[in-house]
Amino acid sequence: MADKLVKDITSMDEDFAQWYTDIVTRAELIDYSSVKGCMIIKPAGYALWENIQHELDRRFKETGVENVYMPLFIPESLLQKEKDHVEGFAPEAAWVTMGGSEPLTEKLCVRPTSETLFCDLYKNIVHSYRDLPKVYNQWCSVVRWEKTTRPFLRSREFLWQEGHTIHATYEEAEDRTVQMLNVYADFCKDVLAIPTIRGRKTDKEKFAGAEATYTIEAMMHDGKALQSGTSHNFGDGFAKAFGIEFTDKDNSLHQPFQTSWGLSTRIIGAIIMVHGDNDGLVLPPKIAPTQVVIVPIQQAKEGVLEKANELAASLKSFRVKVDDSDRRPGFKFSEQEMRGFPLRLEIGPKDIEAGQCVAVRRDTREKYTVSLDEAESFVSKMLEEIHNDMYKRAKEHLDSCIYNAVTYDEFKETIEQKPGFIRAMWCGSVECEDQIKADTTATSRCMPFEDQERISETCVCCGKPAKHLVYWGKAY
RNA sequence: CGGGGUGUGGCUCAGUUUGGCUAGAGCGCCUGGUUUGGGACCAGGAAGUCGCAGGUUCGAAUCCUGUCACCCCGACCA
Repeated sequence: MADKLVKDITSMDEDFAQWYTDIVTRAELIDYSSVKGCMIIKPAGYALWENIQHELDRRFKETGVENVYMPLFIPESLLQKEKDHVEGFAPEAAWVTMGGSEPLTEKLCVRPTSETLFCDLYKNIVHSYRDLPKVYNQWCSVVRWEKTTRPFLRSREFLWQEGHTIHATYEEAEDRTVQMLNVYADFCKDVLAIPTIRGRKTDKEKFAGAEATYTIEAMMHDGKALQSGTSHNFGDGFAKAFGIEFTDKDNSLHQPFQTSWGLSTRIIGAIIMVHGDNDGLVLPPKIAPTQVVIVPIQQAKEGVLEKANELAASLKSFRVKVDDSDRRPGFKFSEQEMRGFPLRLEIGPKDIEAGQCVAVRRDTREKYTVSLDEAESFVSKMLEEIHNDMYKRAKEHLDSCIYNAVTYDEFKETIEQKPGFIRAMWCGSVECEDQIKADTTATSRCMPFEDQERISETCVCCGKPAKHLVYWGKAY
């Protein structure tokens, strides 16, 4: 292994969990706060989230989504209307019981998700087929009182968006559910350079109250899965529980159909664990807060800083920063690499004389000599190339860590020895899922949309006739 | 919630076994100077109620009791 350029960061092969924590804090994405599980998102981390928001929000609106904002509190009585839903969320609900010094007559749940609030709204505003569909989304934070917490991956308060839609027909709701899952998958590929596997969750893993949950599963560098976005089809279950009805064209009453879909700051954990290396973060160019950092060499010399600033000005169409801090170049290089800036341009007296600069890409550390006249087109091409190469490497890693298992022995041996996903047939029973989890700690990740081939006729666990191909794996 | 571990300047830790004098080191930070193409060097400086609360003792970072927080493993986590 090459020498680590950055001390202070634990090697990922040595201790992946510690590596993750080191990166998150050293790259100044977050700080821990005085409340366990609640993180302070610092400028470098929040800028990432803002860029994610911009990109996703634009894509949402292209499909007709409108943004709203719902209250932070859910009255207990409202939360309890859908039985599966309340059972799913009760263990991690946080409650407000006092207003000032007076106990509240009804305690208020700090939203863990807002299905019930949207249902309450839709009950009031949906009466006619003319009122449908409603395609709403909100950007907010939610609270889930987790016992084990980790920055971005599982925090007690986290930022996300939650879309909630309501439709006249089941087909329309189903289309929307799949459509939004595809928005997530495309976003991960085209913006974050993260390949994902799209599929359907088993009943055991699906959302509390949903008829079907669709997911995109990404693979981290250590072979573990991260559920990176979900989309739920509720059928008319919530509508029935909340008494939402509309009059259709034929003058008869119907229950409408609903969906919800969400993507959270957890995705930042995926960016770190898919692309990062032993020197720190590697940010996908499209969401990197700084895409190009310019390092003046011998900046005290006449004309160097001016030239660096000129170069920055010629690259206005990108997010550019000139690092004119009072540090030595070597320090800046390491620091910037740790922070994951995709491209670095070095410019010093020798370069200025030759009318050029030196470019170094973060992902491969390859160096290029670039004429100052062509800097803009070079940067444009290079950022594109970095994105493509990052996706390609992540895809190769994903593909190379997927195994098939036909027998249970094969399955157990693979899980134990090879990090990654296992494709195996499943009978459809929760007993087998529980058994597999108990034996291996692996869980069903999804029943994939793409490659539902029958690799055998029997369930990998119980040997009964198989119904589905399932991706299994250890997950965050 | 069960098992294990750790709490000492901003960070990483030494010191605790066997109580004792003014609590140390490295990194970081600040000032001045020399430097600057892969984490510079010299000189000086600031910064700690030893997690918290009781107790034992002439004397506690060190021993005892309680408590809190964090980390790891498990359980749990749509």
